[in-house]
Amino acid sequence: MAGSDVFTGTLELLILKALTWGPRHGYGVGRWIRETTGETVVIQEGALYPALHRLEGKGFVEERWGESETGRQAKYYSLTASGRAQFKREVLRWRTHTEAVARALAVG
Amino acid sequence: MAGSDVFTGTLELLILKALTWGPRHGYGVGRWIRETTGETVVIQEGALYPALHRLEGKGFVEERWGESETGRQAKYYSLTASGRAQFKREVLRWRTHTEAVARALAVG
DNA sequence: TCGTATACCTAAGTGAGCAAGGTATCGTCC
DNA sequence: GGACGATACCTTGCTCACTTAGGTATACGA
Repeated sequence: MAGSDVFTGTLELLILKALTWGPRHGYGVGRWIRETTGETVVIQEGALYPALHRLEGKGFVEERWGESETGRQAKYYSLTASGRAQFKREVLRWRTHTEAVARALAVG
Repeated sequence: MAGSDVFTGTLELLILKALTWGPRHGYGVGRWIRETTGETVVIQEGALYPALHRLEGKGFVEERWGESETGRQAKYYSLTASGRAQFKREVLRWRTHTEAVARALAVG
């Protein structure tokens, strides 16, 4: 199934969230998501990198080469102003949707 | 975007839920979802009917022709035992996932 | 030097949902 | 009588996020 790990559409939300507290490189974003969700959400690299490039294409993130904690070259992503706005929209959309589903599940 | 209305994978959960309190015809399932989510989740028919057929193919629902409230022929779907078990699994999966995302969003 | 973790990437395939059509019946309103 | 909206079912073609399954390269510890 498309979206067995992630409900499709959640990934970009999580990436944007991961970047709200400063730049991170792609690998770090993946690790952050895995760790903060307690291994519940594990992003495959084949989903992660295309998603980052998508977000960059839409102007929501910017990339810059830098040096990682381990002394390696890594591509750091940071939120743009437009990305911050998008993040807020996505959070709202997520909340609205999950609350609606929760209401439906609570019926009866 | 695929899943602008629904986060992919939520639809089957909602359909199964709609059937937990007795048989319903397809059109009624769509209406039930729209109404109980307060118009937030609106299922396109091009998503609804294929999803019902999918669920039937997996043995989670059974269909039977009957007469609707308006006196028309309609195809009634009801949960099978396997469908009830699947519903429980889907609810668990949904809760686990949404709680994990909520945790991530709450960071910081 | 061999494995593991880090760090990046892509191509091909899957499959759910979207867009946009179609058929038919029934009741209502003009 | 005829038009229209709601009910009730369906399909085909498209898009695109995610999966699967590869690939490259560096750093470090055993």
